[in-house]
Amino acid sequence: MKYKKKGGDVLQIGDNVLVFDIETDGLDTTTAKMKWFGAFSFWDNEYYLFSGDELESIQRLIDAHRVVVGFNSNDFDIPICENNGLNFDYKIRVDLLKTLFKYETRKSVREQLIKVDGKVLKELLPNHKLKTIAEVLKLSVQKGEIDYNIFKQDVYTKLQIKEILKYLYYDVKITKELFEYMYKEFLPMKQFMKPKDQNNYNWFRTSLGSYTYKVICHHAGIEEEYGEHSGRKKYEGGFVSQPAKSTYSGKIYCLDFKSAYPHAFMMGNLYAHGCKCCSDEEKWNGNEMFPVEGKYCTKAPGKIEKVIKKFYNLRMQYKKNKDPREYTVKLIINTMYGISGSSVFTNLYSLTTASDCTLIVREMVKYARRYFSAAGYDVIYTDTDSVYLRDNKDNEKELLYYRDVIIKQIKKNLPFPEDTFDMGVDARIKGIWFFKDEDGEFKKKNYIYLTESDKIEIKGLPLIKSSCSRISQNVYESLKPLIIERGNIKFSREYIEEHVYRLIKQDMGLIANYYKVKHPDQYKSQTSIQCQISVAYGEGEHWLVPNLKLGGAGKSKKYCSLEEAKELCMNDLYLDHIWDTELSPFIRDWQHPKFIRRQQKAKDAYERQQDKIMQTFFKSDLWDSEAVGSDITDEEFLANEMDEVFQ
DNA sequence: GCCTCTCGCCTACC
DNA sequence: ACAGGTAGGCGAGAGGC
Repeated sequence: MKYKKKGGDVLQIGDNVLVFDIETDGLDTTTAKMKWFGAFSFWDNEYYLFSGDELESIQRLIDAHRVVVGFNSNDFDIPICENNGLNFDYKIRVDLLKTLFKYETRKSVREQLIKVDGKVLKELLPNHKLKTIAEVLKLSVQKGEIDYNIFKQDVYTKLQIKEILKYLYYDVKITKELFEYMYKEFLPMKQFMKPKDQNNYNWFRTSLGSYTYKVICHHAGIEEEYGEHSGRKKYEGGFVSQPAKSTYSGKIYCLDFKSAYPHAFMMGNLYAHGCKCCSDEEKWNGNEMFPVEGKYCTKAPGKIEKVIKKFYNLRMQYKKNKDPREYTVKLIINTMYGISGSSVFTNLYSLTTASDCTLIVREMVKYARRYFSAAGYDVIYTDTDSVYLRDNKDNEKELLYYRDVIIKQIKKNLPFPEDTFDMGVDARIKGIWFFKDEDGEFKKKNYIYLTESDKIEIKGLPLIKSSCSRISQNVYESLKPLIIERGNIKFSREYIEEHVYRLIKQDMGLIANYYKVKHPDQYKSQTSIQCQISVAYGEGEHWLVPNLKLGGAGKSKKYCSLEEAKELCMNDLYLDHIWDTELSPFIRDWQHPKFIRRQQKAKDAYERQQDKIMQTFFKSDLWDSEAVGSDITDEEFLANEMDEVFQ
């Protein structure tokens, strides 16, 4: 053993867990030689550092522990250790990287559960290097730097050994701290699992879908069986309405059905489709309001529904007591709908259940739309479980009265109405704006609103996407106070232009877009822009300047690095995206260039047609015949033309 | 060459 | 292998004219 050191402050987890890391002479797991082995034991609170040839001592250390924890250890460290003669059989293997992020599918596993300063870890991580994660989570140690060639040597000087041990020690320490951090984050999830899952760290390392499946099966007393991942059968999801106008002001409310999907499951008894306690005729097969496809037990709430109800009430209680476990329970409830549509989770999977759930909520929202509309409200927009409407009467009491009637009517049409089912006021709004696409239609899932307490909310716009240029973000930041002051989001193009050109002059790099790309091998389409970027600039995150002149990716519109962009002049820059996409929502009277082009085309076609008519007219001797004088008006004709063009 | 369409890919909304 | 669908948007490539 090269080194042993007390661990200092340590999280008391009451388990013999070994956090470890190795240093190798290469990255190929089949050929790499383990040169150094470092570990921290939660059993005796000690750090251990070994050179790679001390196999017996290392094995003794491993054998003394039940759980081994590493970073990317399942795919890297453990295979190499095993190839070098170590044995990890029967160890519970916790891989911190795999717990956060699944590399094969580039899917977050638990990143979305960890929040730092109100932001989800998923959005804060440009890559999944241990160093980056340590920085974002503000762990006490940062990963050191070392020239990896040092690990290719066989003989070391004293100084080199000192350097290596220090490096290895810090790596182990970061891994240990990351484990402690995640342990604290996920611990609330432990208690809802069965003892075996608690014991083998399934509460820590499973995906959220698996976690929910295990918890529900355990609590409902059903078998935990798994099926094939059937080539994803699709069914209809939420209903999204198309906005009718570009802007609304006045007394606007955003109402939403509370826990709509869980309540649809409970009130429709949608998991109780296989019961034998009632005949087919006795089962609920829907009605005019909710024409469901399945047949559901009407005698008693099913066992899964009972579990949902139990967790729903538990969440209310936790919420009242400000208990952090609230979020775990919320997670379980909300994930249930997702897994009901995935065949992997055999005993909760039912396409009928999932699609009847979405059907019920679609019909709820449509009913609310119709009802509010009939009661004299302007229904502005709806998405899945929310309703935006304008109250022209300025009478909240009356509005809430109609809300109550709607809830009552919905409950009347479902076999197991729940008292907790309700519609809440999610936001009070002074003004809301929608935007047109290239066909002149108002877009869904894209809008801005200003609340009564002067908060600006932006939904879906390119401005809030991660790829958005810094320049647009900066311009928006300077517009913000004016928007609040004026209660309007629209500005003249000239006004915004001033900001844009001033900023470009300061720093051309501000127009760059953000890209996060996979390894080229992971792309099906080698010609996709993402793959091109990866080939030219490498896997990972890049800020790339769109331009017409140079760069390693793109054909007509090219992308170059910030470094390469130094050779560009103003005329080379591609600014259309900034104007037509990122900032267009804030420009008064803005129209999509494609829309303008098409309109022009329609107009040209109309004029050509007119010429033709005139020619026929003059050529013919039917000067006063009706055949020439068209019986449709110019406006109608233009409308027909436009239809044709838009079709 | 321009236009339109499909598809892969990414990200946001719920 | 290890939740779901809905929607906007970009850009490459194919095919029509």
